[in-house]
Amino acid sequence: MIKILIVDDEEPIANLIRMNLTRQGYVCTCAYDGQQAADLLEKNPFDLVLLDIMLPKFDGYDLLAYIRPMGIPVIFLTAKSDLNDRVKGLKLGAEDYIVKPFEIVELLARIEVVLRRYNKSQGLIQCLDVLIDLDAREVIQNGQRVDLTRKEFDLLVLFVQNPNTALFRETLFERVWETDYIGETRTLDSHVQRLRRKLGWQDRIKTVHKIGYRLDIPEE
Amino acid sequence: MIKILIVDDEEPIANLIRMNLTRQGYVCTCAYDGQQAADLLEKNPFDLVLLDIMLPKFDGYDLLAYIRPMGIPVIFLTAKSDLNDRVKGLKLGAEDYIVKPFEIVELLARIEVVLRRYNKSQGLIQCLDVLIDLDAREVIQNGQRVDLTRKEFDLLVLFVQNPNTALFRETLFERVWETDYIGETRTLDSHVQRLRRKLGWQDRIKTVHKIGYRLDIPEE
DNA sequence: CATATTGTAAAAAACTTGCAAAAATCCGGC
DNA sequence: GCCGGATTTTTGCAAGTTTTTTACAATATG
Repeated sequence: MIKILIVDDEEPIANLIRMNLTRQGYVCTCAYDGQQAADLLEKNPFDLVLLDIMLPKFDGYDLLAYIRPMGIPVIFLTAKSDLNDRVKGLKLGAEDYIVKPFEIVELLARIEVVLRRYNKSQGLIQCLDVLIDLDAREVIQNGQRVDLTRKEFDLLVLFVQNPNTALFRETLFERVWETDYIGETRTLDSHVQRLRRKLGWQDRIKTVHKIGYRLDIPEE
Repeated sequence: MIKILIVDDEEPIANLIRMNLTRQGYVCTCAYDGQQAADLLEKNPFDLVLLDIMLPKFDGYDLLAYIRPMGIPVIFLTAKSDLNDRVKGLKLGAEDYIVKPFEIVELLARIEVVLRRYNKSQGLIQCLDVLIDLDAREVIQNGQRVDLTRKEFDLLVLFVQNPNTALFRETLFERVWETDYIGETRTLDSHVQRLRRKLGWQDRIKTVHKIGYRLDIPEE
C-alpha cells in the first residue's frame, strides 16, 4: 500500500490530484499549508510527497529541507517554469518536478518513475478481468496469458492508469510513440482496434469523437 | 551467513535498504547514529558496513577511523557527489562509495563486489535446477558441471538476479559488456542462444519482442 | 445531408530475432 | 613472440513479428 502526501494550498487542486491518485490505488492525504504538512509527516510514514512550492506558513523549499532527512522522495509541483526553480528544487534533493498546469497522465508517469527508483513501484496492476505485470511485461486475463505487442502493451498501461478519462489522441501518441502526433494515418486507430479485439474490450475502450479514446470502468 | 550493518540517521532510508538486503538473504542490523553503530560493532561481528557520511553524534569519517582497525569493509553512502568527499572516504579506507539517491540494484552490485574482494560473498545462488557459485564462477546443473564462458556466466547471473523481469537489451548489454548498446550486431542474441542451449533453458529464457529477454521462474 | 472523423481488413513495409558459420580476438604455454 | 585452442564478435540470411499504410466503409455531428 503506497501512501502519498499532497501538499498544496489550493484545495481544489489538491483534491483533484487526490481523486486521481486514489483511483490509481494510492492512499492519499492532503495538507494545505506547510505546518499541516510537517505535522502529518511527523506522525505518518509516507512513500512520496507531492509538494507545491508556493505555500503559506513556510514555503516548499523550507518543507523540502525538512523532508529531505526523512528519506522520502519529493516531486515538486510548480507554477513557475523558471529554470532556476527547477535547479533549486533538484539541488535541494527533490526527485523530480512538474510544471503546473500539468496533465494527470504525466504526473502519474512521474510518480511511477520515482517510486520505481525507490523500489516501491506497484508492479502489478489489476483492472477488471485483466492483470498487468509491469516488470514481466505480461498480461493475464482470467488466468489466460494474452499476447500483446510492445505498442499494445504500452497503450494498455496508459489506459489502465487513466481509467474513465478521455485521453487525447495526441497524448496517447506522444506517450506510446514518444514522437509528436501527426494526425494523418490510421496508426493509432489500428492499435486501439487490435487492443480492443485481443482483450474483448470493444465496449470498454470507448471512442470519444474528435478527442481520442477512453477506458470505461464502471463504478463498483 | 553474511551480516551487514546499516548506519544511517534517516530511518526510512535505512529500513528501505534493510528490506532489500534482507530479501537478498543478508542479515541486517540498522544503527541511526554513530554512537549506536559503535556499540553494535563492539558486540557483534559484521562482514560489511554501509555508512552514511552525515551522522549525528560522530560523523561518518570518525566512525570509519574507528571501524578501520577492525578490518571490516565499509561502503560509504553519501548525498554529496563532491569529488572531495569521495576521495576523502576512499583515502580513509572505505572500500567503495555510492551517491544517494541510488538504485538498489546498483547498491547490491557494489556489495557483492566488496564482499567478493573480502572473500565473503554469499557465493551461491540456487535457481531451479541450477546452482551458481559466484566465487568459483562455476555452474552446476543437476549435479553436472556446465561449462560456461565468461559472458555466458555474467549473463546468467543477471538473469537469475532478476527473474520474471523483462530485461531490456540495452540493460543486458550495459551490465554484461559494460559498454553502450549498439543494436547492429547479433552479439547479444548469440550469447543468449548459447546460454539457452547449454542449460536447456529454451523455454525458460523468453524473448520479449522489441524489448529484450526474460527469465521465467514459475511460482512455487 | 455534407463533412470530418473513425473503423476495418489486408497488404506492404519495417523491423527483430534465430541461427550457423566465418572471422577476429584473446590467452596461456612454449 | 608465436601457436593453437577457446571465446567472442561479426556476417549474412531466413523466418518471424510488428507496425504502418492504404483504401474504402461506416459513423457521428452539426
